[in-house]
Amino acid sequence: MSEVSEIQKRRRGIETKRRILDVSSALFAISGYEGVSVRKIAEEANIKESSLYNHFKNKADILETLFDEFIKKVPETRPSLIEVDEMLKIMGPAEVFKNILFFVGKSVCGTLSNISMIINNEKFRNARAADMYYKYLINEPSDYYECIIRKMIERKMVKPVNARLVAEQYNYVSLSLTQEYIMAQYGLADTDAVVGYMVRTLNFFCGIIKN
Amino acid sequence: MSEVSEIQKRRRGIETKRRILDVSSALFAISGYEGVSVRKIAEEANIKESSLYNHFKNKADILETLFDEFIKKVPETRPSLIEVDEMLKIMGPAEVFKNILFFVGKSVCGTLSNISMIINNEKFRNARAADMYYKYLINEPSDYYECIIRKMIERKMVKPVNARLVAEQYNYVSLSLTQEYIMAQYGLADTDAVVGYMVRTLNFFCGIIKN
DNA sequence: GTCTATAGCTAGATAGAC
DNA sequence: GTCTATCTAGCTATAGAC
Repeated sequence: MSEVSEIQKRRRGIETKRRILDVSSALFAISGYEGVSVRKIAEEANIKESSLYNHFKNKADILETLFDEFIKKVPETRPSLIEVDEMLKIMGPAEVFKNILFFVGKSVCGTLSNISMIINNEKFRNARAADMYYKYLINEPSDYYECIIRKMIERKMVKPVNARLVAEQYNYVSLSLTQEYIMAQYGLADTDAVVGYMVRTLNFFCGIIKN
Repeated sequence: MSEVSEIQKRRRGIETKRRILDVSSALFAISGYEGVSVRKIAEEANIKESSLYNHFKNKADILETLFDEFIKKVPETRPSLIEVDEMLKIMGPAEVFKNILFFVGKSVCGTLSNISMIINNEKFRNARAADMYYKYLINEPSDYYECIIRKMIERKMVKPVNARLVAEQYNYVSLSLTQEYIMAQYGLADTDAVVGYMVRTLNFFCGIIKN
């Protein structure tokens, strides 16, 4: 009897922790870390302020946990290179990139994309955010795109361009457009216009590398 | 006698107001609007908190004044189209863009570039910042680059590319790199690496449009 | 215009009952 | 783990003397 209630308590606790993280990521993304109070987070998570401190040491601990989560889950936001290999067998360059964009789009909503926003926003005042910006928003996606363009070059699907350079440039534009996409989700930009522009960008870069 | 001191007082007042604006722009840019207290601004400006309220209605009024200032001075940050016409007579495409980059670089330091950072940072939570982001950081610079590329096309200096598209893509990459440049100024990135990358970007886009 | 003093509020965080 | 109650520190902003 007492064991059951212990288990239930812990279960509820995990759910609460999850809720705090999800709520915090959304609030931090839109209002900035400094612009959000622990009070507000607790309110949105439907608990009292003091209860929050049972799950996290302090406000900064919430942010650290979100960053840890991002690092753990970011590889899932893109199709694996094995999946890309399969795509390359049956699709042209533009189609492959469109599929990747669609795949990324599905994960560009919810907690993970919020954290990506937070990293981009806090990179000027938080050393860890600055590190993560370069590692996970610049270098890693550029590596990914570079690898795919190299595969396309090997298969003679595209011109033998400087794969690294094209990948980096495409990633920089995508980064800005992803931000605009999130703005659109909060009514600060037009979603269709942003999505349309993402496709234009994709076609522009495919135009550059096409045979 | 009393007139002289009145004039001196007003002069000092203007200097103080200027100092408050410069200090605020630097603090807002690096710590975010919410991350900066009026206390901190006053301290950095070497006045007491209460004195600040003689120059500005409140904290938000400082931000509004900075935004007004940005709108007024932003045209000065790029060479005029008349100057560009002169350049086009004696330089190739890459040289022209390098000159513009150098010109912009000179103004990408100090209050004006700080405000550009603030706009980029607050665009998710401040409707006016969102407006200014699209108007002054996306559309206006894209118009400027588009116009220049069109001039180059007219003079048969480059291929008849889609000037608008190239201009927008170049601007998006430049926007991200400008942010990294500011990060470098605060020791969060490597200045030489960023500048080097700006030149690579410039050459990449000139490569796309070159005859 | 600048200051001292302070109002009035909200922030992050803790103690202890249940 | 959750709650009520409370602490201290920090915040924006104002009043009034000089």
